[in-house]
Amino acid sequence: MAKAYWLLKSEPDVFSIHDLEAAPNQTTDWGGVRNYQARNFIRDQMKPGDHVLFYHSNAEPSGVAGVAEISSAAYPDSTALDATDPYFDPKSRLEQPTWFAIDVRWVQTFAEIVSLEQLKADPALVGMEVLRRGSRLSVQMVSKLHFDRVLKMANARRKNR
DNA sequence: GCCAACGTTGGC
DNA sequence: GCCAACGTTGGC
Repeated sequence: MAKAYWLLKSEPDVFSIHDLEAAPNQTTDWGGVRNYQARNFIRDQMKPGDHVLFYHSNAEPSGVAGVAEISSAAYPDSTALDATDPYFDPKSRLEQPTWFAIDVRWVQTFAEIVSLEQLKADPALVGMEVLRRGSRLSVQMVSKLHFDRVLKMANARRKNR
């Protein structure tokens, strides 16, 4: 089956693309997602090998910071099951978990952030979810066209320097 | 720090 | 089932 393309948001003050690159096995468990639409993406649609745009939100500048890939199937989010965890959700049970996590592995850190401003300015990216006003979903589906375009923007900037 | 845009909660 | 209140996200 064809690989799918995603955008994952993270606040770099909390967890950045550099943190992912420096993590053991350059991999982290992507947990703590508490939105049903995002949960459904994680649980039902993400597959190992799927491509990920790693997006820095609440950042200076905000934008796509690099590329990662999904490296596991979905599994119950342990942070929801641990009563001492800030993401604990008493409604979630191990036998019937409400929330799911997935492993994300680092692939590439862009030489420079492809900023939200640049993304907005590119006519080829019209319709991209992250550019929608009020778009708050932390897990978003991205078209292959848009994914490739962002990669191209990141590489073009490098060559032009 | 402001505030628009949401998603969730809870009273009814 | 409606919807106002509230909390959160995230750009600016």
